[in-house]
Amino acid sequence: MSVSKRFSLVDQEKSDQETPGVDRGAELLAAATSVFAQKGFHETKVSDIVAAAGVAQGTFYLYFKGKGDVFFRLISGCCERILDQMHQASAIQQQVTTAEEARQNNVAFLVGVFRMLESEQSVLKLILADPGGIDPAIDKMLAGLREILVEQERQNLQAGIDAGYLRALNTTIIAEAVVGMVYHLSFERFVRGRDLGVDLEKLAEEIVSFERHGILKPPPVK
Amino acid sequence: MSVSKRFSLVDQEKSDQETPGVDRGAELLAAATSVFAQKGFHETKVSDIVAAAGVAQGTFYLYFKGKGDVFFRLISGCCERILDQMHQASAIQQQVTTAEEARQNNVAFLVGVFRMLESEQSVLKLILADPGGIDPAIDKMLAGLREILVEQERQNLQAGIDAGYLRALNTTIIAEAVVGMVYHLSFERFVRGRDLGVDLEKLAEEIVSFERHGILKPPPVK
Amino acid sequence: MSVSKRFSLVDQEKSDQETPGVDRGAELLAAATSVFAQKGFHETKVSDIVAAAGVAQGTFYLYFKGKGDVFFRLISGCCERILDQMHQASAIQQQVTTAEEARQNNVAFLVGVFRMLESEQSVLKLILADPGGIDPAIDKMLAGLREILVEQERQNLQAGIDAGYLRALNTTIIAEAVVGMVYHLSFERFVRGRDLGVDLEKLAEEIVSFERHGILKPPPVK
Amino acid sequence: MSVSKRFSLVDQEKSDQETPGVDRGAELLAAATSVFAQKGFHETKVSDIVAAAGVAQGTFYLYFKGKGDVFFRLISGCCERILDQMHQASAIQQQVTTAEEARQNNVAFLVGVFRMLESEQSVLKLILADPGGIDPAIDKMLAGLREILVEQERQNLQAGIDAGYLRALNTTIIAEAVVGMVYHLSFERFVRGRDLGVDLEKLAEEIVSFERHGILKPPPVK
DNA sequence: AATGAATGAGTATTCATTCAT
DNA sequence: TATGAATGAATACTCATTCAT
Repeated sequence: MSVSKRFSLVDQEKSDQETPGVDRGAELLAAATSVFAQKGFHETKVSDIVAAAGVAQGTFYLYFKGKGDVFFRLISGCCERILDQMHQASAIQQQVTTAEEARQNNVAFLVGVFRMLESEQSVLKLILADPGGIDPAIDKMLAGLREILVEQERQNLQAGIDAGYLRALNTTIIAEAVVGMVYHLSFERFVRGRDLGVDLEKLAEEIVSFERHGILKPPPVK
Repeated sequence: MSVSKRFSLVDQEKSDQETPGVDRGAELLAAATSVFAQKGFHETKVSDIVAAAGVAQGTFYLYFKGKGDVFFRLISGCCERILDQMHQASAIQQQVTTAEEARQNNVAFLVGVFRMLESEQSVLKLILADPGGIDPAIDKMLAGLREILVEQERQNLQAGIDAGYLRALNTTIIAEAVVGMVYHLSFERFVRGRDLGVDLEKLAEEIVSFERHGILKPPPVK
Repeated sequence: MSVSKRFSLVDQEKSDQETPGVDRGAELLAAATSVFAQKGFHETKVSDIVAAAGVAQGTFYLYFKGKGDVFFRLISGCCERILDQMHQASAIQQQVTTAEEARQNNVAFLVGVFRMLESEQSVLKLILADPGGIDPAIDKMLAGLREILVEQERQNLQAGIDAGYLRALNTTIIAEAVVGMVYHLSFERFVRGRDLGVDLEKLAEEIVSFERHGILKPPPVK
Repeated sequence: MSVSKRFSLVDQEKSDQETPGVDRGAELLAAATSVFAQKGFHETKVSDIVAAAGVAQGTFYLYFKGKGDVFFRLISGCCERILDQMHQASAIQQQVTTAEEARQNNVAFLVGVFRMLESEQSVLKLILADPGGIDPAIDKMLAGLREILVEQERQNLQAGIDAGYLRALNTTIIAEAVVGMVYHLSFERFVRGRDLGVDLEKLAEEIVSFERHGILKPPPVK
């Protein structure tokens, strides 16, 4: 079968036979994401998921080991995508030199992060409102994600200090603080759905501005 | 208990039959706090709580409507204490005039907040890792608490802008950001137990400094 | 309570308060025995047992860890009783001297064994038709029981050989053979309910006679 | 198999597309025997059997009505072979005249039985540890097999009594006893794998000797 | 004949809550 | 008040069987 397929130049399978266009596993994962986002882990029954996916109970267990398994795959998939995007975005950030460039880059980076989180809305809800205790592996993964983000921010800060354009601050604390801000604002915006009166770009600019200059009015320059 | 009873010459309590002065409700609430903090809401069984309190299963229902009820009272009690402390602390903050006084006040306020949160550690865990979906009333309460804190911060910022010592910033966003920072750092410190390398005072100073001046090195003053 | 009870000379509890005459655990065990005997382990549902006992599903789990647990207790209880009875019966057997006494003792012992097994009918069915694979602990216990019985028989045979009234035979094999006979006849009689046309005493006599003299007609004594 | 195909000059099978001469049904039955012997009926999943046979789940149902069906065919096949062998063996037994010939014949017969059971080891396990309750038809068949064996033994005994070389014994009981011995020893040897310290011939001789003379030392012949 | 994805009935077990004592 | 035995609704998961391809 696969041989004949390999050498045939035409008639490339109409519908791939085995899977006539549908991927039950993906369907179930999508259904699960939606239901989990609506009801949370504990209130979600496997029967809810299969009902949403339009398949029988048993089908679920062909693709997942159990309720915890779907949840784990959901979270881990999202975490991976977040880290991927993060790496891509920060790769760009490294190549700047001037302060204004840095600012613009910060803004662009933050906008990128926000856009990505926006696209992960439903899983984000589950990640940020991490109940804990569902699966130690999930807790570890989320803690790991947070640590990576914080550490990346810390290194950025340290690089700025070394480069001389950031003041001597406690990078550990400030990195945590910055990540805290972003987590919180993302939660408000994407999970609770509050738009905070501005679009994503303006939001990012305001955050970056705050991060860079603080809240005090600058002393009048003569 | 039995000792004091044996040797007491007078009838100390009207009803010293079963409860010689102890408040079963408070005992149960304390036991519940401890167990919830350890295992989270869903993993905690009513049987765990009564076992920790040393009473019978049925006794629990003499003091609480159910598992959700204890949890609610736990959270709401803590929220009330937080708001109380917050009000007391901010009352003081209003009476300052100079910028340096304001800074010191901010630090003192934040230290006060941290100390209080420290004393609420066990419940804080439950509040910050808001599971959601347990009880709409709890969600509303926690959302309300957050809103109050944000609104207070927003008003403070607005007052600073009006008074002329804060720059024109989006108070809505920055208030959220500030609360996010504090939430996150509190979570790291009190729930996850990371000391971040500094004591509470230093932590507060670093935060306030960041909040006020941002991360950029100030331009050299001539 | 226990104090007042200890010292009160009269009014010894009408119905012992806590347990007004009923022992749910025992009731459930009895119900389980009956249902298991009828349907076997795998065909017996916990719901059958609780229905037979007239209690709710949950009640079952107050007294047993699960379906396997009741079964184990059933079997192990019966095994213990069998061994107890066996020990008592064989204690008597040791004290004989003449061959005829030995014969009578053998018969009496066998009758005792049969009577006991008769009283354990329902569990016997489960023991003899040991499905295996339900619980390794049960398999081990039943294997152990069989080994004890065989070993006891083997020692009896050896004693007879040493004493000179038994011929030199392979005690290991014959002990197994004897236990096999008894197992099989017990199964036929008590599990399958065939009376084999004789009462228990006659059955025992026939067995003992066979065991002692075999099937051959003795050579005519001149 | 594949060898014969490779070198065959003619088209041996009409449909050598998928099944080049193999009997899927037999393959499945063999696989089932192996798995059932290892795990027992209830612990064996159809998926285990098809995995062992290397075919798809659905293929199983082309050859068997269901899980119970394979089991039944397994047992019934074995029972038939046992009865066949039994008949052949006993046919020979009928033609003897002297007592010593009879003894030798008994031994030879028993050895034959043991050898056959040895070759049926895996199914024997399932037959002897008759779970009961799987399928009434199986229970009936096994009961029938046992009855046939017992009845045959009973007739042998009766013939011996009639011929005058066996003493007057209760043929019903002794036949059961003898079958019980053989069942039990076969179980120990072939199912539990204990060799009892002797080879099959010696085992048979010991059994026959016991059966004929019992355990008592014969009175000294003058 | 062969496949294997899909099915869904069947069941053990948990645990919040009640209530007679 | 306090007890704790009893309740039973609720649910995850298994696996024999089917059937479209």
